[in-house]
Amino acid sequence: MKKVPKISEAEWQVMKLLWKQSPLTANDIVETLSKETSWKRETIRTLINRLVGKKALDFKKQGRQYLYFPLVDESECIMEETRSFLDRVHGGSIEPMLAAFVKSEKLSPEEIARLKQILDGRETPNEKEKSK
Amino acid sequence: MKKVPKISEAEWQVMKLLWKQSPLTANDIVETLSKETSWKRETIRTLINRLVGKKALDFKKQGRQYLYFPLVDESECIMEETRSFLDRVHGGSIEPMLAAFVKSEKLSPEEIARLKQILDGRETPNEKEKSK
DNA sequence: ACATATATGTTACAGATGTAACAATTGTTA
DNA sequence: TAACAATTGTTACATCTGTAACATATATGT
Repeated sequence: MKKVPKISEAEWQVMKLLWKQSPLTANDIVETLSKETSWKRETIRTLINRLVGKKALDFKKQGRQYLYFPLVDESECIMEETRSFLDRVHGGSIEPMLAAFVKSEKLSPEEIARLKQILDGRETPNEKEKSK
Repeated sequence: MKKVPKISEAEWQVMKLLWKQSPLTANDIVETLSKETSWKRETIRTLINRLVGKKALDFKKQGRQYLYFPLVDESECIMEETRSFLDRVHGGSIEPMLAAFVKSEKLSPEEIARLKQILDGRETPNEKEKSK
């Protein structure tokens, strides 16, 4: 199993974007993230470069520009983070996590229902009209 | 609402211990964590001191020794981490988190059942014979 | 009272992170 | 082709983290 690199908090936002759609130019990334964050263009470029250094991203040249794309799998990274999170905060088990969450955030009956469906292995069938 | 300080991965282990029982002397903490980790005594003391610096812990002198105890609430810290984790990894919502978890870790029917109970607000009544 | 053991305090140091500025290269336009 | 604009590359720097070593103060036994 390929070890996924450790992705920092800020870097996650870059990865999230690239996982949603790729490849993207640095400018695409800067433009999108500028709306969601207060990061300067150069900051975002640093994040991109670090991710390339970590082999989380790679790029191919397209003329003067670079097209960036993920090298690591989103699900894998998510599970890695999830494991680390559960170990650190909830003693490694998901139960206390869910219990804490249910207690502190008031979930609506609909949410509860969807979560139960997920537990049953039935993928949540929302996405009513898949917009695209 | 009191802002809880940011607790690092390693520091969490110290906090977990103090939340379980406190106050404890530095030595108590060192002794316990030495069993669970490979940290040197001095490393553990550094963690303790940093937590004091962050106002996550405080201590009262007891003769030559210090008795450490938490200043921040466990539930609050847990929710803080949980929020940060969900935001970073799962777009802020718990559903994809649970879905990813269910998919990747094979949960036993018993676990599923307990999770559902949790969702229903019924605290999981395990702890059969509290081994103490 | 002094040596010793034990507790706490101070300092270190490399790598990761957040947050950028400044420099170099190259395509484009007048 | 010279100047400019757009892209990428290099360097910076303060904090935070992981991981300790070394120094100092103090209780205790003799």
